[in-house]
Amino acid sequence: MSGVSPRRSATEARHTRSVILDRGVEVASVEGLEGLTIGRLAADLGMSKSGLLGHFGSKEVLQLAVIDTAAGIFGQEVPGRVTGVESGLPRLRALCSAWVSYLERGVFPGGCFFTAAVAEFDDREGPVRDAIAGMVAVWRRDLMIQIRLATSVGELPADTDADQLMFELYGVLLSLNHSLRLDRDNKAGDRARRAIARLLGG
Amino acid sequence: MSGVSPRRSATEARHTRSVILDRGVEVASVEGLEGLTIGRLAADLGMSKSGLLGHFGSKEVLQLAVIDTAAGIFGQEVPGRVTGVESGLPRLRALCSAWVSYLERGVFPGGCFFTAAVAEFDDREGPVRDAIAGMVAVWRRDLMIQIRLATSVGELPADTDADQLMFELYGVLLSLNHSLRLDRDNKAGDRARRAIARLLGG
DNA sequence: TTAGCGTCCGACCGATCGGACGCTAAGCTG
DNA sequence: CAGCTTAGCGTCCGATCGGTCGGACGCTAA
Repeated sequence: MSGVSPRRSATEARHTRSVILDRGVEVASVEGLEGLTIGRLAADLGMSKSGLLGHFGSKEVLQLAVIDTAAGIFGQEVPGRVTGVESGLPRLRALCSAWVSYLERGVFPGGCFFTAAVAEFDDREGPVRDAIAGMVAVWRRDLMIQIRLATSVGELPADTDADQLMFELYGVLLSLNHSLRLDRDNKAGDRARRAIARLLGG
Repeated sequence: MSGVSPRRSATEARHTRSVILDRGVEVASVEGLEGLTIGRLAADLGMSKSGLLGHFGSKEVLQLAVIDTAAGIFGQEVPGRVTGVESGLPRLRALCSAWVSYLERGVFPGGCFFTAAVAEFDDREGPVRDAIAGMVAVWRRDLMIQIRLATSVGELPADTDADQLMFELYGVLLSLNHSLRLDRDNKAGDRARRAIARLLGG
């Protein structure tokens, strides 16, 4: 029943590492990045603590690698699903739609990985908080680019306040995550779509 | 340097209990309800673990008492600030305004206590999650009552979808908390006020 | 064939966790 | 005064935390 077959080659080591990270992302999205403990994760994968820690060296490095893996999954499940959509408002709409879908599908078993990570680390300092903040900043920048583009070509009103729109769009998605996780409200997705449609001139 | 004077009367015991809870709320809003540990909290207050635990019996009971205390503070800092405001839209506006102010003033050192608690416990089960969900439900019900009232007397459009409005209002406040905690963005309060004004027919 | 490297394990470390237990000492009641 | 209640303390416990260390094993290059 071991999740990791006991091979020892270098290529299999890379595989082991990715297995650790995939499972680590799942656990961290539910238990939090601090609740992700080395011993439990190792037992979960049928390996020893030291064998697991050998790939990273410290819990903090593991956390940073998990954040990176989660960012990769997010990038693949949200912006990765709208490749080919033309820039500006169509792309902005598609990104938001994929964002809603990502939460509805429950890509991470504990809801939005980064929302949970922000809530956990926003009061701390250090590389982990910086990494989380960086990922959020990148994603918001992607959206801001489309907002500004859509505004500049007239797809959104010329007096659109990009920061204000970003603030409100983000709120809709935070509210969606909140409703899905706390209330298990399956009508929340439709509400989010309605709110987005209104914000983007639906 | 002890935070709790070593008196032994029953009335002072109640005082000790409230000192524990006040500090517990502060710690929990930053470190989380699970990160609130009995030993550290006791050392923080200059008392022993067993002396502290004697007031509650278990960590879970302490967590529930902390949640209750936090709810009391919220009730005093948000709805408690709008007593006397007439029902309907004026009261709804005042509640939202107080809600924004509560986040801007940083009533809890770690941001909104309940937002953090929801993020931490939304995937678990048990009395702690239930207590958090209950507090959020009560607060939303308070707002919903004002939304429905405002709609029925024509202060809001007759076709107002109360659940939809609630969803979007909550999103604005979640986005505000997010911006304040992660970005330390002091312009977020104004953005929240603008968004609320638009939602409530500013 | 063998030396070296990298992966992984088992054992172990000090620290800290939640919690149990018995005790002291002070206030209340008779 | 005696006797009961109880706030709070000191000590101890098993479990678990992150992390270290030596060694076993297999692959690869010489």
